[in-house]
Amino acid sequence: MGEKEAFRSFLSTKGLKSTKEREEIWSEILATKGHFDPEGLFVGLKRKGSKVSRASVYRTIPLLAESGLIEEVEKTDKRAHYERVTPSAHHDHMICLRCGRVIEFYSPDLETIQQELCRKEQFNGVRHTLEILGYCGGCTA
Amino acid sequence: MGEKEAFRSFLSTKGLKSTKEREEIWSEILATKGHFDPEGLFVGLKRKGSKVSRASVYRTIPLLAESGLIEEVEKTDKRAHYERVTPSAHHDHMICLRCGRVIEFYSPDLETIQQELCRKEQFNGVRHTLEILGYCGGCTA
DNA sequence: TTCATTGCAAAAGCTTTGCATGTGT
DNA sequence: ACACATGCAAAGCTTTTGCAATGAA
Repeated sequence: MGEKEAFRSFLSTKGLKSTKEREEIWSEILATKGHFDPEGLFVGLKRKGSKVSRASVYRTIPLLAESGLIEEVEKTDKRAHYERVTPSAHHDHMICLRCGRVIEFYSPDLETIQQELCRKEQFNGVRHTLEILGYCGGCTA
Repeated sequence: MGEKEAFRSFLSTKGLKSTKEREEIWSEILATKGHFDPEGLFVGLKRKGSKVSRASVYRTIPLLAESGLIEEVEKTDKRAHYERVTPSAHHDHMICLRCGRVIEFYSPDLETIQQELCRKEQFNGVRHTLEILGYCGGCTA
């Protein structure tokens, strides 16, 4: 199932409607690589001539998050940041404190250990966020 | 060196002043267990008869963060959350999506693997945050 | 037709800041 | 004395919301 339909299907399941605005917002996200934030989406859409309002952007994001298609990544900054979820490619982040560069990585071992830890705490984990903060190669040199 | 002096020392090193307000705020944090947020600190101090202003609380927190005595933990909520840093007791969090309960845990294996990953990416990690979101025992049952 | 959705603008909520006053060093 | 710090209130920003109009099903 395409990503486009995935959202439509989610909406219809919840008895919600598929609208031009929601489609545009989701498309804008799909066309964005990496992280995004509400204001960025809004500006991007405006630039493309879209007439969506900030309110719709802010109202659509929670829906996408609820559907699992996007996920909140970090809030180090003032505004919330999200990224698209690609189930087969879960990854964590290393964030450079100097240049802001984000390195994505994935480690099966990390996942396994976490599952064990959850079991030990009788915690039913559904997702996680791991951010390693430090300095990237270029900024260390 | 006591935690109290640690902050004073940091301030003096930076050419900043040790004031009654800063002492009160840092003490309030030391007296708090677990996470805290700006508003909570302010209310707590007020209740104790302190005359610090919100502005001072907001101005002191970045200093403590810069000194490494506290660290930002999560911003899932609307307000920023922090926690005191106790170097010898680093830990990560499992956060219940239903009741908000926070389980702190620590895994040496997790730390080790992260170090390896950093080396592989030529990343000089200084700290990390791992949050596992899901449902705690009570909320799963 | 019906009820969700939209845009707008106002409201909210958290955090920051300008300024006059106060205070460590 | 000289910077730096404080409190207050105003300003800033991001996000949310009430309401009348609009639109999908």
